Amino acid sequence: MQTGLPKFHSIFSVDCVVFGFEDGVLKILLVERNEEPFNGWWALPGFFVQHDEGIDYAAERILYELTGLRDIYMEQLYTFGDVNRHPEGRVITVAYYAMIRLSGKNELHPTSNIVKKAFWHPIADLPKLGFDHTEIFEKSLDKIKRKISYQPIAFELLPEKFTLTQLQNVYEAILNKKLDKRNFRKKMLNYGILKELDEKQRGVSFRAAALYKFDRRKYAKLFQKELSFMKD
Amino acid sequence: MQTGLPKFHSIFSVDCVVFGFEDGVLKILLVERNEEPFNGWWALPGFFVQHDEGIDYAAERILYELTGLRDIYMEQLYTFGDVNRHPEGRVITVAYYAMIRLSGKNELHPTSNIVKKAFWHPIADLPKLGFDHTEIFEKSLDKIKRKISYQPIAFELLPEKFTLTQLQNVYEAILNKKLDKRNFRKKMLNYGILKELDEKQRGVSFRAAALYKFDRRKYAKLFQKELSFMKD
DNA sequence: ATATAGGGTGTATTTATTACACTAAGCGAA
DNA sequence: TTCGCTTAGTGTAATAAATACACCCTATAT
Repeated sequence: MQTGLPKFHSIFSVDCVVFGFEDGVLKILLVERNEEPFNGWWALPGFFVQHDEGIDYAAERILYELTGLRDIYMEQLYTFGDVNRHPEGRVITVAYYAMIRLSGKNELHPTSNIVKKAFWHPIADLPKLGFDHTEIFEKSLDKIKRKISYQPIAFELLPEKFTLTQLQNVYEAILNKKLDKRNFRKKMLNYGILKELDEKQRGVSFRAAALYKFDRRKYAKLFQKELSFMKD
Repeated sequence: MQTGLPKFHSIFSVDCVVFGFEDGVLKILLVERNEEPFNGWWALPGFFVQHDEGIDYAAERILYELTGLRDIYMEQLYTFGDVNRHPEGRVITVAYYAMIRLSGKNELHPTSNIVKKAFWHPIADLPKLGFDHTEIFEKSLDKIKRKISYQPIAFELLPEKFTLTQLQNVYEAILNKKLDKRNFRKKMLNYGILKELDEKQRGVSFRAAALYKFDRRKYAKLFQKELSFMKD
């Protein structure tokens, strides 16, 4: 084995930018580190990839170990490979971004002791993060800003049943700008990928809004792969 | 050094999909391998990243060693990390895509003996490639198909001075469909990012077309970062 | 001079995008 | 029960962008 392979080996890791939407605000998941380097600092959840696991699998495993989250939407973002990005040696990291429905009490249970805790933090005022994690976060935000305009990723942040206003709030939070309510609804409903339910919001102290769900089947049929959401 | 780093190390490599445009056809650069595995096969130019070099730098170095090409447009594409993608061991590869102006006699001079030769091959009928390189190529093509609609990458494939028809041919080759001549020209000129030169094509046996060049300065001014080319 | 091959041009139609403001419904408090 | 509050829900006109479409022009070669 490894006949022609070189002698210099390196280490690689995975880091995850996990987006959640709560209180009308876009948040990401941070951990408080419990190890050098950057012990006590906040950082993205991330760890080393094992020799015998694929990187996509590693991303899922690491996210689970550091936060208790699993089975969520996740895509590879970019690979960061500067020689000096890790203070203790050459570590190349493959960054992933992920999205999750935050339904009230999403408890975060790290099962690994390499972090003290995991918590959600609004993206608006992120603190300084360890490593090059601020750069990784910024790249992931750019990515979803673009992606939300041609792939139905906004739904990953919402509960199964949602109102049009909630959906609009997700778009506004990601694009970081206000959208016109009438135009937004007209456009969104025109795509024909939402199913209106015979059900209304409950427990609100004002007029209850109609609930919708994303119709994956219609989406797949109408647009082989993508559509052009929210051009600007 | 390497205090808290794990003991299992891995190997990573870089593979490049280099696009060129010649005879109205989109081509990529292949090498004929001179080493196991896949000795004698055709593959993308790629090799191992050194322990002390950044991956972007490694991509440039490897491309130069395997083809003699340098200083060309190059962007990271995606990282392929399946456990078994390399038959001789765990090798994670970071793929890059690149674009180059093919001006008549672009001679390819590998300076490394890990390849027998390098050559251009039309993307229309690519042969079977070693490793997972076919998958890497397909992903890169998807990427540039999307990217050409919002970033001025088509110009990277053309000489400094080009005609509108040549530009249209690049779009058609990448998008793999015919475009309307009048609409294409109207749209392209409207962006205001082309400078018409006081010069015409020479050496053609028919009416000479006007030459244009891409005006990077105007582009940067008008659109902070991008525009919306060729929506469909 | 004429044949050839690609260069270059305009308009009408359709579709998408934008801007914009009021009434409706449900709940809670008085 | 009424009133006030808060969010839901709705339409149209104007503008801009995308599309479909066919002929004459011009340089060269023969």
